[in-house]
Amino acid sequence: MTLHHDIARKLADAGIPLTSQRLLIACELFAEHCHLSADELLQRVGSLTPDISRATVYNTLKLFSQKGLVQELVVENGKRVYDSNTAPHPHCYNADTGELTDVHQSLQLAGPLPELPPGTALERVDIIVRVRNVA
Amino acid sequence: MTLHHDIARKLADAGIPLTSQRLLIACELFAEHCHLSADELLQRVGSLTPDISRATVYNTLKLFSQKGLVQELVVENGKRVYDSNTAPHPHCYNADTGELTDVHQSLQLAGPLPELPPGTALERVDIIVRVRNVA
DNA sequence: TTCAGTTTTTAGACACAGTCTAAACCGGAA
DNA sequence: TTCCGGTTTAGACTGTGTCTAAAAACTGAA
Ligand SMILES: [Mn+2]
Ligand SMILES: [Mn+2]
Ligand SMILES: [Zn+2]
Ligand SMILES: [Zn+2]
Repeated sequence: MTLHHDIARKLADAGIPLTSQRLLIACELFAEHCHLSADELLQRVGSLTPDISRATVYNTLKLFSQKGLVQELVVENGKRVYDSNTAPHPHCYNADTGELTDVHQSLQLAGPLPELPPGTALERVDIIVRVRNVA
Repeated sequence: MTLHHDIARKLADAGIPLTSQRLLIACELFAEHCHLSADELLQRVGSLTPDISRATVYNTLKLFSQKGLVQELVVENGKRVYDSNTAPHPHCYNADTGELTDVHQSLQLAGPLPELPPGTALERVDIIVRVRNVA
């Protein structure tokens, strides 16, 4: 109940008109901190009724990302992942399992950022701790 | 001349039998520090004679990566990039142009690494400075 | 309520990077 | 020469994401 209202307000604040599809997708994304690919999300909402089309899931995720509601991550090829936590935080990626988890300790960079190429502005700094299963 | 000999030795040291295709690909990769996708590399060697098949380019890049001769990077979806510099070093990614450059200043992490998930070992830490063109 | 104009959703075709397979090819040893 | 393992190859195939054009759902004015 309140969850739906919170999410509706969240979308409104971002200037996104509310639709039933967007509400369902947002519910899945914001119920808990998660890292979901478009197809994983599609599968989740697909088990609900009525189904939401694939195009809408992709469009909505891109829209949410552009409006700053989710963070788009790319850590392995052929899969884009959306992070419902938009605060800057490092990630841990298991190259064997593909599992992507948060690093709750804040990894700061020592020293200043490098000089950026001329004509560019900083967007963010991605830090990914890559691990492998021990043999 | 010596370049070919240097590269031949490099492959031999890594335990990779020499073939004409591997030599051509390695020449393109190791002549200068570069970040190449499989298709970019395919295009380069494709302008030579004789052509090298797409499958061989993909197989060879994966082999070189497994043997530690190049570093596989993923910063945007739908394109894997191979870095001929295997030393750990941060990168700068322009999200507007797709350009990937090296950060020559070494960005160290302040403080210790986080505790890794049980049963895993550190592979490496990727640091990517994402920038955008200013309007 | 009607109706026109706009936005959103949708199915399906499409593009593209990467993988897989099975056959051809090659080079060295017997 | 023949044999045999490793290598290369064309082409089919997969999976993720994009595009398009039409249907559907809104919106606001008449
Ligand atoms: Mn369903
Ligand atoms: Mn050619
Ligand atoms: Zn996260
Ligand atoms: Zn580099």
